[in-house]
Amino acid sequence: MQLDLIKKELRKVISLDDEMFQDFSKLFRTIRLEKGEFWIKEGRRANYIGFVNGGILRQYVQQEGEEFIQNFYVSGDFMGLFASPVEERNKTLRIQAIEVCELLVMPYERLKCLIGFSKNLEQFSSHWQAQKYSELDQMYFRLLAHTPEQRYKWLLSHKPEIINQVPQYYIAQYLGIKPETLSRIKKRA
Amino acid sequence: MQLDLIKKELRKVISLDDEMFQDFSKLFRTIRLEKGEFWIKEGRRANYIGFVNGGILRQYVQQEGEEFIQNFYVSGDFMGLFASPVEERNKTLRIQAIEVCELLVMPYERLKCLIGFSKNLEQFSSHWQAQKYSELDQMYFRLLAHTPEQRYKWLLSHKPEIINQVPQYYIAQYLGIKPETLSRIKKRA
DNA sequence: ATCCCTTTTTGACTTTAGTCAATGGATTTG
DNA sequence: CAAATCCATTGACTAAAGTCAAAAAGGGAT
Repeated sequence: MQLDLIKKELRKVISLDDEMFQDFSKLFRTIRLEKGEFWIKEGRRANYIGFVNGGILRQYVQQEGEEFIQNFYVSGDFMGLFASPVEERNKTLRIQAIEVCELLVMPYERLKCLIGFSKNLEQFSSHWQAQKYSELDQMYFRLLAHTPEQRYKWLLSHKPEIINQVPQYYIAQYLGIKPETLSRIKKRA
Repeated sequence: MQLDLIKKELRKVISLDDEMFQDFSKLFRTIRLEKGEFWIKEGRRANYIGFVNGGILRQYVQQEGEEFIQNFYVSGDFMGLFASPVEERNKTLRIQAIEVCELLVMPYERLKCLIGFSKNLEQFSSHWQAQKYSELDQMYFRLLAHTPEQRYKWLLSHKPEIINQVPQYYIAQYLGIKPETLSRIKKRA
C-alpha cells in the first residue's frame, strides 16, 4: 500500500508523527476501480470516506437523460467527508472512475469514532469540512456570476490537470454547457 | 428579548431543557438592523454567528459593478456557522438587511468554546454545518441543471416568503438573470 | 495499415437571455 | 396635489448558447 501521498496531504493540515500515522493507516482499505466503475452507485448512501491515491473520478447526477457533473476528484482529494444528511437526498448521485483509480477507503462511522479519540483528527475533519464548503461556495459564485467562457478559462488556469485528463464532453457537463459550445469557446480563445 | 423562535429552532435539532436554554440564551446579544444596514460589511471576517429573529437579509458579492445574491436569510435561519477558512476569501461578501431585522448574535469563538463543553451543542453545530452544505449542494445543482424559469418556479413553490418579501430585482440577482428577463418569465408563466 | 468506434469540430438554424431605451405604476416628498 | 423617484414592464434589437446533422480527427483493435 503506497501511503506517501495521504501522509503528505494529512500533514498539510495536522501534525501527525509516524507511529500515529501507522496506526491510522491500518484502518484504511485499498480498492482499485477500473475505468468506468462506480465508487458510489445511484441510490446508495455514502457510508465511506475515500482518499484518491491515484486516477481521477467524476461526481455526477443523472436527470432526464442528461448528466450533470458536480465535481472531479483527483489524486490527493478526500471524498465524502460530510455527515449523512448531505447524501440523504442525493438519491441519484454517482461517483465514477474516469480512468483506473486507486482509493483508500474507511467506513464513515469508523472515522467518526476515531475523531472522538483524537483532537488532531477532529481538527482535520472540521478543517476539511470547512474547506469543502468554501470550495462549493466559490464554485456556486462562479456559476452564478461568470460566463461559460470565463469558467473555462478559470479551469484552464486553476485545474489544468482536469482539462488534460478528462474528455471534453465531461468538461462541458461540468461547466453546464453543450460540448459543441465548449468546442467553439476553445476555438475563439 | 423574544426567544421563542430560536428555542423552537434549536429544539428541532437537539434536546434542550429550559435551564440549559436559559444559560445559553444569556450569551446572545440582540441587535436591530434598519432597512439597508449591513451585518457583514465588505472586507470583514464573519466573527459572529447570527440568528434571524425577524426580518429578511440578503448575502451578496459585488463584482465589477454588479451584485450577485448567494442567499437570503429569513426568520429562523442561522448565519455564519462555518469556521474561518470559509469567510477568509470572501473579501467582498456582505450581508444586508432588506427590511428591519432583529438578530441574535454571538462571537464565533464563544460558540466554539461552548461546543467543547456540551455534547448537545456539538451535535447542533455539526448538524447545521451538514445542513448548510447540503442546501448549497442542492442550489449548485439547480443552477447547473435548471433553466431560469425552472429555478423561479422552484422558488415560488419552495420559498414563497422570499418571493413575497423581496423586490424583484433582488430575485433576479439571486437567479442569475436580469430583471427584464424575470419580468418576461413571470408573464409567460 | 485498415477498419471501427468514439470524440471533436463545423455549419446552418432556432431558441433564449441580454441590452438599451421608453413607458407605466406606485410610493414618497415637497 | 404635483413632482420626483423607484421599480416593473414592454418593445425592438443584439448576442450567446442550444439543436440537429454532417464531417473530420483520433485511438485502439485486428
